[in-house]
Amino acid sequence: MEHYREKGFKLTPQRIAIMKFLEGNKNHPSAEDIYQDVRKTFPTMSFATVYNNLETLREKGHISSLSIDPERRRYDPDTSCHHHLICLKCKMVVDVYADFKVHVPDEQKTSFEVLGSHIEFYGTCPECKKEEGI
Amino acid sequence: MEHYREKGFKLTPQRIAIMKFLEGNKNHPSAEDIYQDVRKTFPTMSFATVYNNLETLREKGHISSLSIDPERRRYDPDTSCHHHLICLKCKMVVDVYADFKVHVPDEQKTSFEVLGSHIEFYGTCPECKKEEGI
DNA sequence: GTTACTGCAAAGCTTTTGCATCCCT
DNA sequence: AGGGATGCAAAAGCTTTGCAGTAAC
Repeated sequence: MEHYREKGFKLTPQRIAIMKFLEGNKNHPSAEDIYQDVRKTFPTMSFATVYNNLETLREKGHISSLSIDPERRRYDPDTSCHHHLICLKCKMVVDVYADFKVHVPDEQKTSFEVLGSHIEFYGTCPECKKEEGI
Repeated sequence: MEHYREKGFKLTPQRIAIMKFLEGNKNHPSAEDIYQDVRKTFPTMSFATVYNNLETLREKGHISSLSIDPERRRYDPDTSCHHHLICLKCKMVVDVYADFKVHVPDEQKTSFEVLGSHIEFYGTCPECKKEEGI
């Protein structure tokens, strides 16, 4: 945690709590999820603080924000290259680690500078599939 | 247009205007874009009507909704399998037609039923790249 | 002492909903 | 005639912003 120390970046207790919650978190939480958890320790925590911190952490490259869930933004502390699989029913998101060799056709690439890519798989998770059978 | 006729689906002038605007549209418009255009012909048009129609058209499989732009939902009349390239600056979206062979690793596939996938490429469009040089 | 952060409230946007009226079929 | 669609207003979410007070550095 200490290695996050840098100029113009203060390690406030609230920020540390948010970073601790995110660290290694595989649930791709929303701002609400983060707020609800950190509020247990900091009852005065506000959404403004959550959003401010998420934006700051994203700017610094410590987390990335996902638009895979159309209903709300999700956050991912894993900034390494990977993809996502979302359940269309419960919106659960799981990581997909695989180095897919995808690239846009050359004629588009020449005019449009491609900086990256992300694959979203969608379907039905095990729990929701079980419910379907009922 | 007439071939959209079916039971429980009325061809109102407003709906036809929305469908005409979308037909062959490659701009991946938002509800606002659609509203602003159709309002020229139907000054009484409301957002409720736009959203109602988009949802109905989506249910019937005539259009698809995209979550590639984190700021607002975009709509695409092209429901064939293709992918998208978005400009991080101006949020312009262009189609990428290519049949990428991507699939989740088998161990995930067995528990999670994968129904489809979508690739989003992101980068800088020609216009925005030009501005960068200034 | 500076500078950045917190927390509250208010506002901003996008999208949804309730409901009376309307009109396509 | 009947059932879906329209349009208005209000509400509901999610996210951002302004600002005064506070705390990290």
